[in-house]
Amino acid sequence: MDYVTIKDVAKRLNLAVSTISRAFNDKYDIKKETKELILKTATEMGYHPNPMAKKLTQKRSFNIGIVVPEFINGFFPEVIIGAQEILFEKGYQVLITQSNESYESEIKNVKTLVDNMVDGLIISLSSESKNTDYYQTLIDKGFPIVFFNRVNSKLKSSKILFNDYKWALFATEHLITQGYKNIVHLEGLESLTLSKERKRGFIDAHKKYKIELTSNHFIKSGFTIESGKATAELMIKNNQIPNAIFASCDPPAIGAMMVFKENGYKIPTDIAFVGFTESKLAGLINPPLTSVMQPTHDIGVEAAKMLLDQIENPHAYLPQTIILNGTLNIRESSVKII
Amino acid sequence: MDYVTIKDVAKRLNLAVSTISRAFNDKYDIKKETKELILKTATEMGYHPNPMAKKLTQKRSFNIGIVVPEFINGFFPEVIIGAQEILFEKGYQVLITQSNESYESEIKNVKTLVDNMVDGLIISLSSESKNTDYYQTLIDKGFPIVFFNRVNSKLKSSKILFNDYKWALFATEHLITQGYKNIVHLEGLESLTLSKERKRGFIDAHKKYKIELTSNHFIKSGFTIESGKATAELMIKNNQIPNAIFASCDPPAIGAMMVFKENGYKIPTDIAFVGFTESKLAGLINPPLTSVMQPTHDIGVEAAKMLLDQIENPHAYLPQTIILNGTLNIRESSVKII
DNA sequence: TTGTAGGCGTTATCAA
DNA sequence: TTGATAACGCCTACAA
Repeated sequence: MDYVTIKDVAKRLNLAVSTISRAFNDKYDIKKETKELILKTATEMGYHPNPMAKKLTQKRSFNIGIVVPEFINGFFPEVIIGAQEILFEKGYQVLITQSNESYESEIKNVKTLVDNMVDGLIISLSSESKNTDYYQTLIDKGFPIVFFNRVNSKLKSSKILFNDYKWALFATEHLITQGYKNIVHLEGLESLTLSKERKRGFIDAHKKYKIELTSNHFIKSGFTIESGKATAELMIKNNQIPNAIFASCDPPAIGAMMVFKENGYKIPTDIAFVGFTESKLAGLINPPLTSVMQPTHDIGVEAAKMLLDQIENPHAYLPQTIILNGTLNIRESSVKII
Repeated sequence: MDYVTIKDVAKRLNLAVSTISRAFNDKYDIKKETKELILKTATEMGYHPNPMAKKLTQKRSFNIGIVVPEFINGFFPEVIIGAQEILFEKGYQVLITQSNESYESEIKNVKTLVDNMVDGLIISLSSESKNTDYYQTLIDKGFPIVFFNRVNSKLKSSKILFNDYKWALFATEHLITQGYKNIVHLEGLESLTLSKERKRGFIDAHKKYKIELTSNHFIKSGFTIESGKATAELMIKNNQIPNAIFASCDPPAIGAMMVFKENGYKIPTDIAFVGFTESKLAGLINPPLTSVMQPTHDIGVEAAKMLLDQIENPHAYLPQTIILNGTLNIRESSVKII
């Protein structure tokens, strides 16, 4: 790849490089005609400023990095699309990176992005990420970062959150008022704040209705369909079948539901299900799964807006937290016991 | 953000910058002790070579750009993960970009990536992309690019393809041998080679069994669930219900199936379904959808390998095409009419 | 084995 | 209004 440089254009027109540069950055004085001439011949020659050099001098890239733990499940892609809409509008380009739930590649990704001088970062932590020192250092240096969804409570930074506690409480309450009293919670990974919050909501709903909970009501599960299947198989093997299952997210709920169905259990009569973080699947499976829907698109939009705010007001900026609301989409998997 | 530079380290140690540089690029002669000293103090000082400057001199970034039209449907994410595995192994970082099926932002993405000096590109075209001049220019300049899935036949470049024709033929043949004779094809977007190939397979299967086709057997549909729903609603309204539907991809098949189910049609007795490019959904919906499964992970792996080959042998490189095979996953939605 | 100095493609300051 | 030139942070002949 041979690049046409500013020098080539300068030579061709018998002008100084600085004049060419001026033509491309209209903040300087330059005669209208020369500017037009430069722009014209420049495009003819296929010239186009080298962003690498630009970044080197300006320490600024107009690129935003987004780091997500995975993007198989629809949730993160939707958030990204929301963020992109805002960012593109403001002339920023988005570089997306996925860490595959690995702390190591997450940090690697972040470093690459920072090295490439992205102007800011939108991050959702991997399930492995416990050590957040690197992020804190970055934040302390004044690097613009917004975290969303998977955050770490220790981190002093801007965050876009979902009210996991509240909606987990609602979702559990829904099951209870539908007549399900023996409900098992499939817990998410402990390292994530959202798992703790959802668990807390589950517990407080039981407190509210004065229903006792024992350790048997909690099963640690991942966030994959497979983990849900494994859990269900174990339940059936041990013959410990609850009235209902409230899962920390949709995939394990779906996995468990599949296994119970295969084993002849009727849903929701024999066992009811409620998931969390609605995936497209929820409405399509049989029976359709009741689930808490998060405003994915808006999460992206708000994260992007907050980040831009931070970039544009580097000094006056204080960490903020925005908490968004969702919806409980009630479907067949959790209707009333007749 | 203040960066520690090579000069800071040089000053601190009373050495020349070139010596510091050498310590970080072990291809030069340098005394072992000095090197160790440099590396030690450098990390202490938090120094770390500025990739921007490095790129500027070396014209090389060890970054690979991936451009996909969307990543809501699972297909592209899986491909990306496959590619990342290979690329990470070889020390490359991956920058992902999605064009949201828009030609304009696709080109914008590609340009940003090229400007950022990615060493190569893995691309799947958006459904809008008809004009491929920009890509051809890039290829002619010797820029390493591998296309996959959504390609343009005019483009003289390396490609990873799926044998759409063959598997569309198989899939259609499966429907025919199961007893379905009046099959409607939900066509994909015309601009894509894969749509044409799948249609061709559909047609040739009919030829093989000497079944006549009329224009009524073809309905242009998109690749969304919504488009499938709309199509089904129209069919029901016009009371033109075929024995079976072969869709160019899963989402329209799923959408159509949902509408037919809601309207009391029994699947597959009243109407059977076969999809293409298996999404996770296929096996989870009711009834499970027969679909052609593509080796998503391998597509990514092969694309990455081919790209690396191209990067490492810039001169001796000739455009190649690899065609991968799939599987027809036969499920309930298309079983034999009894 | 280490140092000097020019160059990568820009921008920005100072002169002209 | 334009030109010359020093940065930006690094690499790499070439010299020492």
